[in-house]
Amino acid sequence: MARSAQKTRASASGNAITADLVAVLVAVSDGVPDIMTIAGGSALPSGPFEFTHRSLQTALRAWVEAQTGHPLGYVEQLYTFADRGRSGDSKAPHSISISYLGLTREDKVGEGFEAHWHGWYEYFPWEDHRAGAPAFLAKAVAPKLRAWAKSAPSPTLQRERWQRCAITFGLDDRDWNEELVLQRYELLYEAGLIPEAGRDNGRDAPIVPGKPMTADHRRILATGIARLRAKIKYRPVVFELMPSEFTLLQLQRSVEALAGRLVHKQNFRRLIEQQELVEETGAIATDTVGRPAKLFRFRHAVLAERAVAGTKLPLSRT
Amino acid sequence: MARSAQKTRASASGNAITADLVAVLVAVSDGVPDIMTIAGGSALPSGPFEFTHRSLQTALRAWVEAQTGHPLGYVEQLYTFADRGRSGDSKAPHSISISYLGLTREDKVGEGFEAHWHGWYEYFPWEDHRAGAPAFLAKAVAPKLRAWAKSAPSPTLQRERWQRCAITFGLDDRDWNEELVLQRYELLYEAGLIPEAGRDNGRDAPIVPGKPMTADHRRILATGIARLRAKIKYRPVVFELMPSEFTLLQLQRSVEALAGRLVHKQNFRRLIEQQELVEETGAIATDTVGRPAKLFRFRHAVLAERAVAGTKLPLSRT
DNA sequence: CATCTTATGCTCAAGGAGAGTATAAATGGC
DNA sequence: GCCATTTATACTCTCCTTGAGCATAAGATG
Repeated sequence: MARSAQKTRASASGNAITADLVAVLVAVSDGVPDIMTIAGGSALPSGPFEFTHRSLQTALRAWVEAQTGHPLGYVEQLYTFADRGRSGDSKAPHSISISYLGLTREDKVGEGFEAHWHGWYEYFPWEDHRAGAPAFLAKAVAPKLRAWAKSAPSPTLQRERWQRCAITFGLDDRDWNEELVLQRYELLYEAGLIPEAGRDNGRDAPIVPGKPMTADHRRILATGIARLRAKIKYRPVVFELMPSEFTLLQLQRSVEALAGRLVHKQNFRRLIEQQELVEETGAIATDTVGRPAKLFRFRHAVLAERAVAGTKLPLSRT
Repeated sequence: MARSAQKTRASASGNAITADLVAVLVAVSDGVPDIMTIAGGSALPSGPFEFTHRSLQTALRAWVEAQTGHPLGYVEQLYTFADRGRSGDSKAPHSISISYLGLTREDKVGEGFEAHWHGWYEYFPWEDHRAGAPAFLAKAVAPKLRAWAKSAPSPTLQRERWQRCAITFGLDDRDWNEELVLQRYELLYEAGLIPEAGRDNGRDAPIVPGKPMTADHRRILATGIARLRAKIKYRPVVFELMPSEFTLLQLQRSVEALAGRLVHKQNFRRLIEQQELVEETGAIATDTVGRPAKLFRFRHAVLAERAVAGTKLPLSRT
């Protein structure tokens, strides 16, 4: 007992570090998924964790509200990062980043805050496949990835690298998997195709379009997008992003905005309705082109069940 | 810009805290899912994080090997906890717990280590439904939960509480959902039915069977079990727990041990085989009752694909 | 050889998912 | 008012998956 138990208790001694909380705060407006940013769009809202707060979430909420004037609604933890060499500024004191995903209805940012919504595809243009795969993927990215794969030391490694590229980016006739946001980002990083990679290892030439961010914030954002894309398929979280009343098409557009791909309209409605997630308000959409649509509201009553039992969204092509 | 940017940068200043790494290390032997423990089975392997390590995972591996003599294989991060009032000893310096799930083939613990494998159902007896729902659930737990629900201030709250109980524990003819491990633990905690709750709020009478653990280690364990139960259904992680050669029944028993419920044998085989996750070794199981079974090995070749494309396991009744 | 136990092959029915057709209800231009 | 256009909504059809059960094979044991 002696040895291990003592080591366990050693946690009470020194070894102080600092921990930052980082928020990926998402909203959707008119088919654009937005994230809250500070510092001119180059960083996510964040701040140090202190034990004056009761919990991590409490601390996060306080920080985000202070920085953006925007209250947090739905929140879930994403991941805790601490790798060295990813900080951008390697002389800075080491710190852990505890990241969270938050969902809100979009709102104007209050006066006096240097916080802005930015479309997340500004940071990940290769992730938007609603109008088909972006042309620059095949034209520019794929060849660079192939070159990177070829640059591996052995033929076996070359093949493995290329297989990885093909799977994550849906090349060689594979399907595009919209959930692999983080894997794609990490791959581009490894291949040195984004500015963040150069910062850390001295390489140059950002080759792939897309706005970079401070430190590893873009990686955290990728983690958040991936989580959200996975989650909307089996939990009714989209509704956190919707106004209180909406048409089924608006709901569909929001899902498509998040997923970065289109959905079969009729099947989408079938699924939503048969799961009894929504109910008609009785009202009908005004200000509309074409036949006006019924307005729906989310049935909060099902939350207890569905939050646990699950939900399904159809996510296919066309 | 001034205001928010300064706040962000404040992270570089003081606010030091400590962070512990905690491991849920899982193995399976003969239909028993085991976890590695220290301190006589009352704690999970853990230790402080220091920045001398390159990453969180590196630090975790070092700690676990030092405490248990057991090297870590597959590892994934679980969750970062920091709620106050869950520490068991509220005068201890506050600390963050970063928890990980590790999978390994079971092995003897080396000499000189106070580490032991314990079946995880010792800590969560209500989670094992392989022989049907444990009798004490309906006989003892359900009435206590109903009493707790009734003790809510308003009729609405009473109904909500009971609905929550019924959903998470599969009462009132609902299906048992084996993934809700954490929710069930939290519910029992809230209802004051487990010793850990008494430690924190002065209540008494542990009423539900199951071994408690130090601090919030049992909560972390619940998180790990829940994650693993969810994950085996769509990622080929079970194989991390299997010996290099195994029969399909052994594989099935391992899945059942983890899921805590039985599986339809023929359908299980159908799924495993059609996904090409395994291949015959050519050998045949000896030391067997009944017709001898073919031995299989995991096809590592599919890892790259399946790690991403997903896998399916049938988890039903009977 | 009868019986027990496990392995393995096959069939069937119900439900779900992907995709397409058809019709309804608005708007704007002429 | 009529037509083209746009969106909403109702159905249908087919294929695949999943849950479940039946039947047979191949060993061990007494």
